[in-house]
Amino acid sequence: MTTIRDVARLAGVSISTVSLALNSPKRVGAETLDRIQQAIKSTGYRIDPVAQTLARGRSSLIGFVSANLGNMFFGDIRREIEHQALDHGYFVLIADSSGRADLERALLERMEAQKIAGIALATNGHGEEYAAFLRDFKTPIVMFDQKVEGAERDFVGSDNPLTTTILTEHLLQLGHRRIAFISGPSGLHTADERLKGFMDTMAAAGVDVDPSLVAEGGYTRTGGHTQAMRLLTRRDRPTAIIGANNMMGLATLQVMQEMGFRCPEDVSLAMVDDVPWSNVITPRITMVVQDAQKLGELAAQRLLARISSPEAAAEPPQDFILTPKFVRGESTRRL
Amino acid sequence: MTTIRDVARLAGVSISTVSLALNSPKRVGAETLDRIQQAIKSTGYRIDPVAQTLARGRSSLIGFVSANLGNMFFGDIRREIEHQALDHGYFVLIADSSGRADLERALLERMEAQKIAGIALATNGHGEEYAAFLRDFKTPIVMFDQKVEGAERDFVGSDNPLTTTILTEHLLQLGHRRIAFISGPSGLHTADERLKGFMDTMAAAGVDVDPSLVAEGGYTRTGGHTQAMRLLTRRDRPTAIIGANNMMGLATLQVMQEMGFRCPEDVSLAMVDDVPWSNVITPRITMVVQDAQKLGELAAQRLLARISSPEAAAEPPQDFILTPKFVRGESTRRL
DNA sequence: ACATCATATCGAACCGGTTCGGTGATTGAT
DNA sequence: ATCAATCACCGAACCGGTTCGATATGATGT
Repeated sequence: MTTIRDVARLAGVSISTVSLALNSPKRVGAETLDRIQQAIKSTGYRIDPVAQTLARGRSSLIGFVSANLGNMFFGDIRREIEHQALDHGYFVLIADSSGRADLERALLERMEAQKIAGIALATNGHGEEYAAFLRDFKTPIVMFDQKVEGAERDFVGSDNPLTTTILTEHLLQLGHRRIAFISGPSGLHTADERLKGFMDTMAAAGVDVDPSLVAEGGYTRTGGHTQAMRLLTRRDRPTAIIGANNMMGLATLQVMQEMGFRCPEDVSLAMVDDVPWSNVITPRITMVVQDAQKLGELAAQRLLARISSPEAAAEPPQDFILTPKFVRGESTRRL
Repeated sequence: MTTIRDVARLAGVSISTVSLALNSPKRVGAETLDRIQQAIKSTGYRIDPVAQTLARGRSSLIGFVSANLGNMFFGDIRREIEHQALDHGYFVLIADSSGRADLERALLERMEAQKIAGIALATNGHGEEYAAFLRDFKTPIVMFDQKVEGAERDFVGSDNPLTTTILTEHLLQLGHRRIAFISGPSGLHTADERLKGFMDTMAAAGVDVDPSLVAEGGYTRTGGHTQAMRLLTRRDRPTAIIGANNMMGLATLQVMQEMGFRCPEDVSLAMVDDVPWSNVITPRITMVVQDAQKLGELAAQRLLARISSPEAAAEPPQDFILTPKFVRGESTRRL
């Protein structure tokens, strides 16, 4: 392994000059710079990122933490962030928090120990205590999808109340009144907002919500499965079900198929977020989709800016809210 | 930030003793050890992994490189590896090679510069030159899915010829003779083996293969789409199609739906590998599935063993071949 | 011609650990 | 009682960079 000292010796300069030449070439004399570059070529010198990290106190890694990388919504975001990170010379450290706030916290702290340059985080924590933790974290963080009030961090997400507002209005227009809602984990930002979008829209339309039709599916496949089972085995079952995310929506469809309900003839279904092969799923599900790619793009840009530019780092935290899109399928019918 | 020197000062010992206490506690006197541990508690000292990496020449990161993390086959493997890695104190550095061997090579080299402890690799390179590159790589590598002859590395994968042999025999038994095969990128290990499984089985059954029914779909969704389109618009179209992986299989189903073919009434379909929501896709596709979780588990175990135990590191490379499982769906019918 | 200032380069300290050779004290064998 | 081996611990070099204050040189202004 050739080091910066080898290069310095070969070029006949000091190691600090080589370091200078590497980091701010304009500050080195033209001829000297040339000799150094020659030396680098001929020795095949490659800078050691670990030593650099130790000396600088900051690595060229960025972290990506979310629950459920298996959900392609997060997968798409990850892809986009990784792509931009690599373009800027950063590697991506991935960790799946499995939706557990304590694990997430441990992961963030371990990443910080690695002197990670920045973190893109879809948090699972909430509450003032957690907000304080995030606020005081020294490493730049860009939060996406899940916002935490009081964290005072950049945030990139979607208009969550709107997602379910759109779906609810759609179902109301089709004549549905007994609409069930399978919600995400309460306390979680998107879950609360989506639930609120549903409740508010129902209220605005003057339709009473049967509380027993509002179920907590935890954003998971199994949670959705359980709740859909419960909802569909009732005597007075709903005429339509909204899944607050893709996993629970599809789990509901699965339950319908297992139990012999036809969709949308027997029960209508709508959900938030797409999945990769939804266009070969019968029926095509009516959904509201977030632009995951755009979201990842924005998060990555924001994070990289904060990391590399002191001005951007000084800016106050900012929210970027994307507008979700309605995609009508064939899983909802007029009553 | 408190360092090892602070701990040493507080405990009244030298820093090398603290280091000793941290790494091999048995080699330190009981009472001294106690004082050091007290000092660690009271200062809240956390070891700096970066400094450790620099000094040791090896980090606590392991790399995961594959094409297409979007394909949940790789996603499942990633999850498993990440899980085990975290348990053992390692973080996972993820990089998607997008199927490009040159990019993959650059990624591996960058990972090596990070002094990464080991790499789990689903390679996209092939040929003697690439095998030599992999063979001479100094960092431990466990290859999975894609094997490269001559790389002399541990390998964890499936019996690939068997995957398509099973599917082909299934279709033959149902009376199909004009069977089309949408293959992966030629040169790639799994692609070649799966194609071979098909060709050999057809030959063994004494059925001629129409070469124009064998198409190269590059393992991608778009590739599969294109080839399926081509195959299905022919006058003498096949009675059945095999997709050599999930993406191409589903793309074929999509084309059928777009073109108004019914599956399996008009054309039968079978594929290798599952996708997450296949049970809500109509028709349920007949497939041969690999045990991705088991595969990831084995790869992780092997890699971690090689990293942490000198004995394991010295063992000759070994192949672990899993047997894929046939899952009959409703996408194939008797002619 | 002299003070001023910018430019190019260097030396040394530093980042926070690991590791190895060595020292003094203790233990065990003879 | 003597010598060797073992044990507990220390000092210093090292991993490979960055950074800042210092120095020398040359250009600029008057």
